[in-house]
Amino acid sequence: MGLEETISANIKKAQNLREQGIEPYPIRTPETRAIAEVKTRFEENPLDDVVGVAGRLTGRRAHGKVAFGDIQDETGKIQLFMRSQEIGPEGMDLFNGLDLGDWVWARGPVVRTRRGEISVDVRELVLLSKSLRPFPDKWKGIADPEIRYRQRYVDLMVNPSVKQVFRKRATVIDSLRELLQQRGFLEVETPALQPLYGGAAARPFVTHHHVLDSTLYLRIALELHLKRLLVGGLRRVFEIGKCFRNEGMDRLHNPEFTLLEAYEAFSDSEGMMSLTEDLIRAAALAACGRLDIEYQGTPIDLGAQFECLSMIPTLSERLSLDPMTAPLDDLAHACHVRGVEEIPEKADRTWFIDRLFSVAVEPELVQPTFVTGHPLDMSPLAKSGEDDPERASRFELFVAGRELVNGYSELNDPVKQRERLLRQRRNETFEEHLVDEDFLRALEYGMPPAGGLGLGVDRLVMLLTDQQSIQDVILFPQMRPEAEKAKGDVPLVGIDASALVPIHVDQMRRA
RNA sequence: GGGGGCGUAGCUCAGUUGGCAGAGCAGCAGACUUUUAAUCUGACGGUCGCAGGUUCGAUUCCUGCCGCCCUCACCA
Repeated sequence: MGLEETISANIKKAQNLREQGIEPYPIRTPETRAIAEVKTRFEENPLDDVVGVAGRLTGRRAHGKVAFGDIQDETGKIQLFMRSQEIGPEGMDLFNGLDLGDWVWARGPVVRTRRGEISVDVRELVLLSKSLRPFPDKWKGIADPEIRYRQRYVDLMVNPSVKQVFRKRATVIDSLRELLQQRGFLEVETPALQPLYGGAAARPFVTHHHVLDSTLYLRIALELHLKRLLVGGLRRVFEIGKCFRNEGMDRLHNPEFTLLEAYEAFSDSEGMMSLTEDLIRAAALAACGRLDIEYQGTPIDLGAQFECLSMIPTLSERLSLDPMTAPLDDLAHACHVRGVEEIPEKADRTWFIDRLFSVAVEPELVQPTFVTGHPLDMSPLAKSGEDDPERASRFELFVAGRELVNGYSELNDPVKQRERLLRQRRNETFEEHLVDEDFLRALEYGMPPAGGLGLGVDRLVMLLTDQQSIQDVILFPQMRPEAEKAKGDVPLVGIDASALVPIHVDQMRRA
């Protein structure tokens, strides 16, 4: 039977049940216990406990007058033991008419079958929700990454490890939030829709507000609003939120991603480095229960003192030339040697340093490593360092060859800030990037000296769940829209299309 | 955007050096009173991603397109 036939056959099954007085999509679920809890309780104390459980049917083994089924809820799986003598022929018929994927509720004493499987000896069976689509292969599950990402619900129902990843994701975020709150950071929410974007160099998503008749952008970073709050007198603030960058997608980049940014008045880059270590360790302990973890087969020790490298001397040593003084031709040559094919017209010293560092040094920063002392014009929102005015008081944390955290002593001199933003603006290649005058106005009221950090939450989750693609830690990663005639899609089977009244766009808007 | 790989039944995958399209699971019909990837019997299920081209004949070869994955580029 093909897909369409299967679906219409299942719609018919549901109709038949209705005719027999069985509602295939009832409102109420009788009292239900978590499957994992039922099993552990039985193991501790195998009383003849009668329980109600609810879950999705994931397996069925029928033997005539006896049958077995597996149901699965979020906590685990338990076997249903169906006996004609207990539940009657109608009960057996109902059970045998179920499809894998159906949600059911069952009640009965918990028992152990002859083969030792903890089971519910079913005395009452209720269909909770009829599934119309065929259930994926019970043994192999879903392997096609396209289905896994586009139809995460299917991935989740058959691939148990996926659920684990997203549980850990929640644990990681909880632990970050908890630690910051313990330290007196106030969690805030700032606008995601903004008339101006800033705080990073990235191309924004652009949208339009009808009533205001104005262009709005989705934020590319949280920074500029959080700093306004420091101006307002909030001493410690943080936000965990989605940011949006209209750039390429790959295993480390999704157009929308989750950023944690935290700002602390009277702190600085060094204070933020220490906070970074604490955050990473708290998250690791919460998610993995340990600090010595493994990522893609490589042991990573988050417990040891994080190494600290100065960007320019490290690069200089690696290239055997001083990137701050060497002729640009030499830097271009170094790029070619390392397989960097294209060098843009606009490439200046900063570009070369950034690029060379990322190809020559970053991949080797496997153990947690702070990189400090970035060139100042790579860091327009950071203060310059005390020793060298051309270097920023800034750090980036790399783990497993990737940037995880970026932080600095926040620039609070409004005059310098304006200068640096204007200089930055001249370098912009894409659209006109307006300077955020309100941000500068805020600084002009006086922002206390402060440290700030930004942490890529998705990447941290990747590290702690040992996933190699950002798509594996985002429930619904961005994909190209499905074609009109989508894979596995079928027309409205079993539905009288004439009953569907078209709705006007105007009406939808009002709704 | 460049390069590489992949796309076959609802799912997981074989296969065709160009000649009637295959399996397991699921689904359908039946048998079965302790199974757990149950077993057994039977029938069904395909626009071989889409569109062109070459050919007596294309799922197979060629071109273009679509989608996914990898990689490079872009990306503070």
